[in-house]
Formats: sequence, C-alpha cells, structure tokens
Amino acid sequence: MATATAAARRAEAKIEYDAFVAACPSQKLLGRISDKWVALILVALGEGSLRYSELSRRIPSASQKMLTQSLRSLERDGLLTRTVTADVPVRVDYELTSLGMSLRELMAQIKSWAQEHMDEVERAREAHAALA
Amino acid sequence: MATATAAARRAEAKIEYDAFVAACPSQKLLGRISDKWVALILVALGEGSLRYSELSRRIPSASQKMLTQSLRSLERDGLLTRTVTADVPVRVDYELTSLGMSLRELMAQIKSWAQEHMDEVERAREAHAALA
DNA sequence: GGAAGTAGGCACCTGAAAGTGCGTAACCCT
DNA sequence: AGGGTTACGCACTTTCAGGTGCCTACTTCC
Repeated sequence: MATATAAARRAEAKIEYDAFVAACPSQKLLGRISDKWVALILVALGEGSLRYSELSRRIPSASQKMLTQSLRSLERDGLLTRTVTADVPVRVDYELTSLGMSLRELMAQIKSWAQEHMDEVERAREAHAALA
Repeated sequence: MATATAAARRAEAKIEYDAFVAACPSQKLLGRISDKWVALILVALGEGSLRYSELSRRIPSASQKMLTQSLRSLERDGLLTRTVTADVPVRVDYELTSLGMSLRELMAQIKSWAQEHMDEVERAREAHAALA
C-alpha cells in the first residue's frame, strides 16, 4: 500500500527532506548571513559600537527602513544589543554581542576565502561565456 | 556647487558605496552560497561524483528544474564538472573541482559555526518573542 | 523660518528567485 | 501497452526580500 508509485515515493522523500532542511542549523545560518546588509553591519560594528546615524553613514546604500529592519532582526537573534539613551534627540547605540563577534570571525573566514578564490570563479565564468 | 545639500552628499556616497559593494568578493561569494540548493549539492558531491538522478534522489526537495539550474551555474563558476556519457539513456556525472572542494571546506566551517551557535540564536529569538 | 539631524514607522510596489506543470525521445520491464 | 527511468527544456505563476516615498516630533544651526 505504501510506496505504490514512484511519484508517491518521491513525494514522501520530499516531505521528509523538507523537514530536515527546515531544521538544519546550517541552512538557518545561511539564511541569516545572506541578508543583504548583515555582513556590512557586522563589519561596521566590528570596530566598536556605533550610533544609528553613524551606521547609516557608513552604509549609505542601505535605506533607513532596511537598516532598521536588519538591526532589529540582528538584535532579536542576540547578535547585537540596542541601547537607547533618553537624551534629546534620542541616542541609540548598537554594539555586537560576543555571539555577534563570533559570527564576525566566521565572516572574516568567508571573506578570506572570497579574496583567495573569487577571481578564479570569475575567470571560470568568463571562460564559460566565451565558448558559444 | 558640489555637495550642495545633505541629500546630494548622501546620494553621492551611496553611488560610491554601491560600486564598492558590487565589486566586493565577499558579497559575490555570499550571493553564490546563499543559493537555496548550492550547499546541499556541495555536501552531496563531497563524497564523490554522482549522476544527475542520484543527486535528484539525495535532494528530493529540489525540483528537476532547480537542480539543473543550480548545477549549471556551479559548472559555469568552475566549482564542478559535468561529464556526459553518450550511453542510452544518456548518463551525466557531476563532480566537484578542486575549487569546489575548497568551497566545500568553507561550508564545513560554516556548518561548524552553525552547530555550535545556532541554538543560542534560537534561544535569543524565543526570549525576545516572549517579552511583549 | 527653512534646512538639517536623530531614529525610526507604515504602506505600497517591484523584480528576481523559486516553484509548477507539461513535453521529449530514447529504452526497459512485465 | 502502460508505467518507469534518464536528463533535461520551456512557459507560466507565485512569493517575498528589498526598495521607495511619505510621515512623526523634537531640536539646533544659520
């Protein structure tokens, strides 16, 4: 009764695998760091805490909305802390947690690989494009 | 005349930064590995070369289209080789290049970080959701 | 009194990635 | 003769991350 057709077996395996992928820490991490602004924020904050406006100046391509959104999600995930000082005007400082610092080190490894090998990838891409 | 308004200065900085980000190897790499299926393919092929159908069975969640698409882009980038054997039915084998193997090692580091720290992230997320 | 800074919120829009579904053209099994 | 396998191609649709634009509310600078 079970595994009647090949398609059914496929569908079953797919459901199981979907669950596995959804639970996989690596996949979650990849989703986290592939956020367009996260890497930039991590690098910017790596040198120390910064105010919102200063971050905005260091990453001018990020709109206010996107910057805020990214910062909030990083805060939610315990990668940085958000400190509000009730001055006038309000002052908000962002700083990496130790978890955030740790992630930043991983990003440094990624950066290192990129610097060593991405030109090779580029060349392969061009070579591939060259032949018809 | 230059830098007349603050908005103009912002726009200028943004253009410059955009160019920087576009040229940054790390950003390119992040784009590459954040492809939904790339990590899974890398892991699957890490143990040796596989046929298309075998890959498809190991990664049942990837539709045939997406699997083919990902494989082709990885081939284009010199991360794996595609070998067609003109049997009938056609046989196609995929195998990581040394560049691909190298990227797989980076992925292993990412995986390692994920296994060590993602539960911490999850806890932070839950704690954050808990209050208010 | 108009521009600028400070730290965002809210609503809508869009473009590219991902998914769905169908077809091919050979052969094998029962 | 109908289902299965092999390795895709092509067209359409859906989805959502990311982007744009407009708003607050207070203060200070020129």
